[in-house]
Amino acid sequence: MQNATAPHDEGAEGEEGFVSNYLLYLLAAASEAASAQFHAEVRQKGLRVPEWRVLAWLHDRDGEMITRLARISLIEQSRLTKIIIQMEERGLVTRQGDAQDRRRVRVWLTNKGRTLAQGLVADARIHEAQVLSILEGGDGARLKPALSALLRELDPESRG
Amino acid sequence: MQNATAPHDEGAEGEEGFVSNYLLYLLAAASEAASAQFHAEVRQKGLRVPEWRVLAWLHDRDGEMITRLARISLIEQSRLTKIIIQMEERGLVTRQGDAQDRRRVRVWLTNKGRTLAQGLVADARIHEAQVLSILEGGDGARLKPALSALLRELDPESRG
DNA sequence: CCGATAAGTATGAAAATTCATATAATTTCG
DNA sequence: CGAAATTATATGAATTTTCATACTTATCGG
Repeated sequence: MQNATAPHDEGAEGEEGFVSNYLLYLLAAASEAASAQFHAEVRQKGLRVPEWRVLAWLHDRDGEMITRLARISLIEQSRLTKIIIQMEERGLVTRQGDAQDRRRVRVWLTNKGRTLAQGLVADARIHEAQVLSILEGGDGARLKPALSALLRELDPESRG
Repeated sequence: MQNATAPHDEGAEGEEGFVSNYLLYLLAAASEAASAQFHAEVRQKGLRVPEWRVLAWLHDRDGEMITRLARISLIEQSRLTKIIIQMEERGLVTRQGDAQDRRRVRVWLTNKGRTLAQGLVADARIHEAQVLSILEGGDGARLKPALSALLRELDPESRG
């Protein structure tokens, strides 16, 4: 039935349309599609996605300050402040003012937070391998390098 | 000064950490970074990003129903309903019940909406070319095909 | 050293998004 | 056929997120 009321066809026959091959769409859609399953797992463990991102970064490097953690975790600063406070209340992290620069607040994993983070990182590795296995052959091997390069060029500060 | 209170280093020296080479992070971060500039442009023209996505899809194919438009535009259904109502109030689209299946609501661009969409699509093409030019050489050529393939495998329904 | 500017974080109101569910129409199939 | 299940959209309350800005501490220029 899906062709019964075939909506108006903009372009010619073979035309695929703009969006479905538009880089920004492909990036957003691929990100969503690739993440959906794992993010569902994250939520089942009682975390929101931004919280998982914070845990993952702290797993890599503990004691980051709020602003930088926000930048690398793709979270707006004032929101991260709120999230960190909630995570502290749940016993996942602690906040400590930086002695050198008392404007800064550094965030550290608690043991509980670290255990959770380690478990999730392990899951994430497994899930990542599954997703990458989809692309075995052709383009798979170059996807991560290409994304890294793009990121490096577009947002030099993000790592560095 | 950034090393004065060098945060605890989790891994070994050469170790880059988990997240910065994690596929789901690279996808999300690259998507954000690549989109940031253009999305700012969109907002300057008085649209939110989801509204732009809807316009772009309708530009390609007018008269989509709400549910499908939501799926392909990466917007949750009840939210899209609200957005479409607002866009209708702004004179960008019109809604029409489908005669064949009266549960469905199909969305059509108005002339105003179409003009806006065409302008934005033109801008998007230019911006996309700029972003892709960053990757000239190496990996650039295969990025879009790789993302398409990933998408196709992960979410077969989204097109087709 | 002082005033001005900048950097880092927090806060609250406003806006948005999500979630569960209501409502309505269609399809399935015994 | 007709009850049950399914599909499509809308709605409202609750939660999340954004935005502007306050507040504190640090840095810079003279």
